[in-house]
Amino acid sequence: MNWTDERVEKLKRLWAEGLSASQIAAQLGGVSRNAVIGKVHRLNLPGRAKAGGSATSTRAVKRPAPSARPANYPARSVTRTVTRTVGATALKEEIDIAAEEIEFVPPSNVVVPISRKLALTDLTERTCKWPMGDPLKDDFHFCGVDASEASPYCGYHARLAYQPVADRRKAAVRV
DNA sequence: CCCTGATTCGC
DNA sequence: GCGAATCAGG
Repeated sequence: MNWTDERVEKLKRLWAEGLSASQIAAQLGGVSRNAVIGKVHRLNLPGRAKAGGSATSTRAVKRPAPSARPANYPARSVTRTVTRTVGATALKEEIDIAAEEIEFVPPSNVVVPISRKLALTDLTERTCKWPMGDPLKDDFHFCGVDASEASPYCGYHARLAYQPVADRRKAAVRV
């Protein structure tokens, strides 16, 4: 696999976001974590402050903005540090995701029309960041439906999030 | 033993 | 330029 401009840009973005080299390699595909690190060096990108990082990749979920945060935003999900075992090998990661999508049975998604099931690392500026499921469980994911540039959520979740409590009383807000 | 990034060096 | 091998560390 060669380093196209797109792949290089993605590498830069993910590295800037603080993803580990192995995670970036998994997302790019076709490259090892060594290749990623090597490329980072050649690009003269700023390395990590200290080598070795933390064994378990613990990353806090980024909230939109304090002012834009909806009153009923599932605080439990976003406040807690999500400690997934995704630090694993690229292969492991793929298997994990595959099994997840095959076996996943919507427990309470009856109200939610559609949702891609994205892992934290798959979120971009344009994907709905509505958390679904228990952050401590393996099936935790994000809605991931394409969101407008203005909102951190897709149309459906934006309504749930920003609607006054009285108005959304009817909707079963079970995430 | 799992992981992390850093460096080297043959290709 | 590339990245596997290796190193150094948590």
